[in-house]
Amino acid sequence: MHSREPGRRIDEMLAKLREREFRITPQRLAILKILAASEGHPSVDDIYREVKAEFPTTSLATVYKTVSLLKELNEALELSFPDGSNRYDGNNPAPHPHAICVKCKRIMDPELMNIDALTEEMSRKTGYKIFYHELEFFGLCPECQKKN
Amino acid sequence: MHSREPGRRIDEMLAKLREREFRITPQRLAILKILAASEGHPSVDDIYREVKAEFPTTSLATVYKTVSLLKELNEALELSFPDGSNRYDGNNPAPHPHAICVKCKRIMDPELMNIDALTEEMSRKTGYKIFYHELEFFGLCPECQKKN
DNA sequence: CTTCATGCAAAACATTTGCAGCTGG
DNA sequence: CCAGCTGCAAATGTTTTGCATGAAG
Repeated sequence: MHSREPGRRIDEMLAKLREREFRITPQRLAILKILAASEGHPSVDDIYREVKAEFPTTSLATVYKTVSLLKELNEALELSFPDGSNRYDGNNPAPHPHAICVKCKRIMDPELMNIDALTEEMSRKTGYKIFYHELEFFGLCPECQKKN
Repeated sequence: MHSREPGRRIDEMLAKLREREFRITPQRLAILKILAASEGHPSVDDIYREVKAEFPTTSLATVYKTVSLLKELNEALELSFPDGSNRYDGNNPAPHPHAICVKCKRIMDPELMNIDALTEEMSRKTGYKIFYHELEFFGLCPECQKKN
């Protein structure tokens, strides 16, 4: 939908790491590649399994550490699922709405209008200074609707 | 803000339990009272500590079981926090937006306009059949803004 | 070289589960 | 009575942490 070219996205991430003087290790590079390219909102464990294919000695702890580093640098977006598991979007790290299928877990990321207006309304009504938001819609995707 | 009278709210919950033929035990009643009355979006552990004051033999597992039962009956709303902890709103169990202070965790629940329109737009753009949503804004509450 | 990152295993949490015994309706 | 609920403790799943070793800059 609004995915940029993978190569460009990974360069942004690398630039941010260098700028903040974090080291570029082979493990980090492998994780960045997956996050930059993935359209599928992988979980930490998904990433772990994929990284191990390319770089077998990588540990789960390293994946966790890298993913939270990217989260802090605003280069990855964390989706916290109701079941406790988290998923990550490294392709489009700005907050954006998701539609999540409660059955097959498929996620779509369409652009919606008026989110800024909503944020402004929230800020005005509460006095909060708002930094980011999470907006998730839960339901059945078209395929799972048919199967019922 | 939009809190109903606590007695009435608890009666709604009890009616739903009876209707579905779930038993009304003292432990459940104590938990319902807390959820129906609380304005503060308590965590399971908050509820557990409060229940034990009134009914000391209650176990954590029972609180978990009761809270998930109420969630399934649509009599309690679950807020999944990014840090993994969950909080519950038994006072207003329909999905509604929250403003959450990242520093002191204070939560406000103002009414926002246009959420239905947004849901409709999401449904139209994705083909998903949408059941519920989560909308959380994260930022600094007025008090914590002053303290900085 | 020096500092930071990695990998491993253990720890820390939050939540779930199995099951014997209790109890609400 | 007896199906369903409770309490306990053990199991599970996810994320974090401490620390010795290794490698990036």
